[in-house]
Amino acid sequence: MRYRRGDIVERALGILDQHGLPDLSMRRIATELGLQPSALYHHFASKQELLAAVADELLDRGARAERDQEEWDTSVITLSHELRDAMLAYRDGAELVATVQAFGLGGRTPVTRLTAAVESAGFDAAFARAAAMTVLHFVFGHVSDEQTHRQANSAGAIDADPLVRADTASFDLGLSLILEGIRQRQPDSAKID
Amino acid sequence: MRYRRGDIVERALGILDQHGLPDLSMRRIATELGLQPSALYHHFASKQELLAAVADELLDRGARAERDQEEWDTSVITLSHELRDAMLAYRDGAELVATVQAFGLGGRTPVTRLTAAVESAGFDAAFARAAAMTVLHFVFGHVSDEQTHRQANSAGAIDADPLVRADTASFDLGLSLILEGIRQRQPDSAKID
DNA sequence: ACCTGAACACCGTTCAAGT
DNA sequence: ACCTGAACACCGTTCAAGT
Repeated sequence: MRYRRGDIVERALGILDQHGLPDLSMRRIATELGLQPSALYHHFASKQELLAAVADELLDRGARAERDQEEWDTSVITLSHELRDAMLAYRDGAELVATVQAFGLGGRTPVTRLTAAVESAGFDAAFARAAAMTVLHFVFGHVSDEQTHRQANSAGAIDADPLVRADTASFDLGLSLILEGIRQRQPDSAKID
Repeated sequence: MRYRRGDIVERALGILDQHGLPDLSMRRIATELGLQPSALYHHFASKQELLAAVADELLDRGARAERDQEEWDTSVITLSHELRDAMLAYRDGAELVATVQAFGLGGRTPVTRLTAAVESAGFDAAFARAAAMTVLHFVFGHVSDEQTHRQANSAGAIDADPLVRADTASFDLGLSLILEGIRQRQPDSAKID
């Protein structure tokens, strides 16, 4: 069989969701595709590069179309929830994204969109980027914790639904703290708009 | 030779700092101590447990003594900088702490101390914990980014000092956003104290 | 209590060679 | 362009046995 990058990423996402990040090895991906491990190196220079492509695809699948005419803070909230939902949609999704981030790889789409939302409130580019990174660090960290603790509790017979609701509440609370901090610095001229 | 847990953690910290997290293998630790790899399993049930002990030791070394009689926000700022400095003091320190966190392991000392600081401002325990986690996620994420980009730039002949200063400024900015968000929710009764 | 020796079941990556 | 086959240099973990 002959594959393209997209086919390999697709299969990797399947392994991730069904068996988790520890089982997402080059050899496992190759075997499931009926390939020799070395064949993957025709498509990706390294495992890190492959994982970055998988993480980007995972995040892309959670991204909705641009909705303009929104308040900047509504945009930030929406984008943050899209990121959270995208990572929660796949087993170990947050850990994968964190790993790719630690490599210094991964697409810049999330930070770009968050930065644009903050800039639309009238902030300069440097502040907007720092504020966007603060939101992003919170989102990645919170969702990572959520998935870690959900995995720990999935052994028992605990109903997951109340946990998800509690996680969502603390997610919204943490996010609102950062948003309020940003609002406090908003230039007066922009508040009128 | 006969070793105790502390000796093994000590040697692991040395390998981490000199060779980085990817080289921190059970076999490498054992070899450097003149042991068989299997000997380590007398002291630690798994590599994850060993890494958790290493991360806790790393964070402990950056912790100063309790200083009472401080404003709550000064305490949060000081604790955050101590955590940052502790992770920056060792190569791949932030990535190690993040890995241990993703296992659901690692000591609760940082979150406990941050929560106590926020509670001292008059907040209830649930809010204080959520606020402390928001700070913690920001600190871990920011320092992780710092170390990732510093490693990327250390190949070139760039002077690191201006970068460190810029990182510190954006760290302080992000932290101040969260603190301002917390202040906005402060109960009126507590503001007088 | 602490360690050895040997084994099991894996890894990521390279590279010449095939079609 | 895409893949095979074989090899290299590693992993974490288990377990009987030693002292």
